[in-house]
Amino acid sequence: MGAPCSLKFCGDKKYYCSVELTLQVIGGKWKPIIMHRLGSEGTLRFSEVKRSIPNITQKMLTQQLRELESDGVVLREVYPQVPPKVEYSLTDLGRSVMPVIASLSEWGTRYAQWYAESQPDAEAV
Amino acid sequence: MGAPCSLKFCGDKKYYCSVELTLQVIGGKWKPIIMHRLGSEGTLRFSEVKRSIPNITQKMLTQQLRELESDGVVLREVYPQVPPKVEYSLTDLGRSVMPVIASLSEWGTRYAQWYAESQPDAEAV
DNA sequence: CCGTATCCTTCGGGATACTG
DNA sequence: CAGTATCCCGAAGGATACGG
Repeated sequence: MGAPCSLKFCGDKKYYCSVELTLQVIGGKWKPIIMHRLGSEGTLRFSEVKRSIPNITQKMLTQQLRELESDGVVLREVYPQVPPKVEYSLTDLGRSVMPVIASLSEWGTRYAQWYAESQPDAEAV
Repeated sequence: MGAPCSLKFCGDKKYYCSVELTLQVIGGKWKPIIMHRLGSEGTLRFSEVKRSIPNITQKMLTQQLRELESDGVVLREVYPQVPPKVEYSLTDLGRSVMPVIASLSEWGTRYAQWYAESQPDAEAV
């Protein structure tokens, strides 16, 4: 099972919990979605990722991709040409998170079903 | 694997991603830790949970426990006596999240090791 | 013992405009 | 095409004090 709250260090920040550390890398509103896209599509250009995620702004996508890159889970390849071309893909480490994201996804689906059953008055769509 | 981004409803809030929904329930700074405590210890009084989690404030613990309760993963039992006694434990649904938290924890541990190896200059403690 | 109530700070996220 | 640069807002988290 692993100790969820042993002391870890990463950069100059202290993490007292491995779960917190994981969530720091793959948590937030966009990172799981981005990683799922790259995990299922393989390699994508910036604009392709953007198009595949409606609602995300250019700023957030750039920001999140850079963080994922500096955390070692995403590879960023720049082609020095004009117009610019930048491709993103998962690293080996990045691919190793996919099962974790899958388990988060599965439980969310189960939870939504449980919720719908236990709150039968909340049916409106 | 499950579709990570199908449309879900929960209360009056819309979730376009099951991962986001899961993180809404068990994410944040304290919830995974709280659930791990209850998962491994069984039933605990408020003060016991608090004592087992250094640094958490009474306000945050109360708040997070109430949210976990209203999300159906934690059971809260009040004993009408003085001084007050309140016990917390996981529900069946709550126990079903434990593997998810475990997988988050495991990956965090692996990541910390990977990080230490790839950044051999960041050793200071 | 188990909370509430206030007030305050920080940070994730976003709208919009501009650039090589 | 693939970004920066600003400015802004709301939510998460926290310190402190008080209450049944």
